[in-house]
This record gives sequence, C-alpha cells and structure tokens, in this order.
Amino acid sequence: MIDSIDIFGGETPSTIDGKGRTCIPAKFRDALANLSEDTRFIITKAAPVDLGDGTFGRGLSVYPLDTWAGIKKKILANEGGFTSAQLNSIKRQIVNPAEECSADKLGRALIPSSLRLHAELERDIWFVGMGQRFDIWSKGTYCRINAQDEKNFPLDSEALAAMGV
Amino acid sequence: MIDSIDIFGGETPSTIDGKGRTCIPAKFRDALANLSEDTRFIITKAAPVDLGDGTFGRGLSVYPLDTWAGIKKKILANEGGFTSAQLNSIKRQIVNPAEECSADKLGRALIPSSLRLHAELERDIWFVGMGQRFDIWSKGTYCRINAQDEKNFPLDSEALAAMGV
DNA sequence: ATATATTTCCCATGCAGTGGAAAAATGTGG
DNA sequence: CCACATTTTTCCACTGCATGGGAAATATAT
Repeated sequence: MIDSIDIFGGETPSTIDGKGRTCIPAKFRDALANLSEDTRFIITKAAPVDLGDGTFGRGLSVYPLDTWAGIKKKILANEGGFTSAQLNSIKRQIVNPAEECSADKLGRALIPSSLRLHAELERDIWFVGMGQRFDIWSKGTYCRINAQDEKNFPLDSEALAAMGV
Repeated sequence: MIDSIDIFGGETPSTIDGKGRTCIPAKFRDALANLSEDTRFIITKAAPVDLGDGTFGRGLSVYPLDTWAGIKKKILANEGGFTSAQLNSIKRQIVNPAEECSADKLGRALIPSSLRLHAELERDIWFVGMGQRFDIWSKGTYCRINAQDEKNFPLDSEALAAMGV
C-alpha cells in the first residue's frame, strides 16, 4: 500500500554548481510531476539537528506547492496551540524564509542564496527523501548527522523488534 | 492555492548606501506591480522583538498602499476593542511614524531618516517577506533575532509534528 | 541671496541568475 | 560486455539586477 507519505524516498548524492544550481534527482522530479500538473515547489529551512557537540546541522526542506499550502495554513491557524510569541518564532524560522522555486528544462533548480548560505551548501550535497517532502543537506552536515544518530540511538535488535523489523 | 497573504516571501540580504538608498529586491517590486498599478508603499515601524536580554530589536514594515489603508482604517475604528489610552499608544507607535515612499526608476527607495535611525540601518540589512507585507532589519538585529528564536523556541520534531510538518 | 544639505535622475560597471549545448557519467536491455 | 537512452555535470554566452558615483534639481539653513 503506497500512500501520500511515500512520495519521496531514498538518498541521492549530488552537487551544486558555482551559481547555486543543482539537478533535482530524476525520481523526485517524476514524483512531483506525478503529484500535480504544477511542478513548482517550496524550499525552506529544515528543523536544525542537534549534533551533540553544542552545534546544529542546518539544511533545507522541499515541499510540493499544495503540501506546503496545507502546512502553512495549519501553522497560521495555530493548530499546534502555541503562544503568540512561539507562533511568531515559528513563522520567522520556517514560514518567512520559504521561497517558491521550479526546475528548468534540464531539471535544474536555483537554490536561493539566503537558503544556500543557511545550509552551507557549497559543492557536495545529499538529497534525502522524507515521505511528503525531501531534504537537502551539505555532505559534511549529513555525515555528521548520521554519525550522531548512530551514537545517540543505535538501532539494536530490541529497537527493531519493537517495530516488527 | 496561492492567496493574498502569499505576496511577499523569502529573505534577501541587501545594503543601504551612504545616501540612505536601498534597492528594493526585484521580486518584491514585481509583487507590488502585480498587486496594483500604484506601486507606492508605506514604511513604518515594525513591532519590536524581545531579544531576551532586556533589549528589543527594532525594524521597519513595508505595506502596499491599499493594504496599509485597510489596516489603518481598522486601527482607527478600534476593531481590536482597546481602551482609548491603548489606542493612542498604538497610533503613536505605528500609525504616526508611517511615511509614503516609492522606488525610483532603478528600483531604489530612500528610507526616511527618522525610520532609518529607529531601525539602526547603517549598511547591511535584510529584507524579509511576511506575506501581506515585508520587513527591513539591520543585519545585526536580524542575526540576534534568529539566534534568540533558536535558543528560545528550537524547532524540534515535536513542535513541527503538531502541525503536520 | 548665497551656501549647504538632501533628494532625484542617469550612467557605467560588476556580478548573479538564466538558458542552452555538449560532454561525462550512469543506468538499461539485449 | 556492448549499444543505447537517460541523467547529471560542465562550459559558455546572454540578460537583467544591484551598486556606486556624478550631476542636476530641490529644499533648508545662514
């Protein structure tokens, strides 16, 4: 059973060129085209990941236009029941930085420079399918996140058995 | 689904030159032109942001002429139901400082010196899309706001999950 | 009335973003 | 293992935005 949270999957290494463009992996492009005629998407900041050494790994999240519209609506309607100070903080962190983008005829997209800077994307990057969205990380950051995950929450047989793996 | 609150989006770094001029980012100019033939706008003081150390970050908010007219009308009609002392305070804080501006033929606007001073705009600044308006912050203030947001209300998985992210 | 400061307009320049072509790499089927 | 198709990367040329400076026009002060 494939449902709507299974749209984007898999990890794909890629690169960003000197002008900040990157080739969206073909399977993600196909998934976007599958989902809707409108293949535009929204790029924004991903939730920072605690690297365990007092620093945070920063990356980007990419949503199909409609998916983002739904999320934004929920945030603005404060479905999480936050205080107004918290809600403003959330807006500043992920709603305001969001930018609408699209791929050119060759499947490339320009990552807006402010977001490129935020995620420290220079050359080598990873695309990571996350179900209803996909994330973009610099290679270095993604390596550190993986190492931290392994140390922090090792997947032993117990943990896996609890989920029928 | 794109609606009227999605006009201005994204963060753009820029500068103010020695004459107090700044180039309005092209996408914001386009959005203004899209919205109405009259591309004038209103600049006023933004709501100060608590920086957590007893100080406040001050910036500016920019509204299309029509949008501002609607907001001003609501304020003056006291739709918020404030006491008259509160209402006067609100007027002094954001209605009175408001100034009408426009971009020159090259897309640059002169920020009135009183507002420049209020927001401590010197050289490096950020334009931040906020939906129906956009804000202008000095680079230093904007950095402090972001740092404060992260410290104060980190976007962890819990917070985001509450909103379907 | 004259000097000084402020604002507006225009030009020149550098650089970021856009698009296409083609080479290189990768995957696919025979 | 080879031939072919697709995807990804690199390269180059072009457009348009951003930026700084000079000069004209306007306002303000002396």
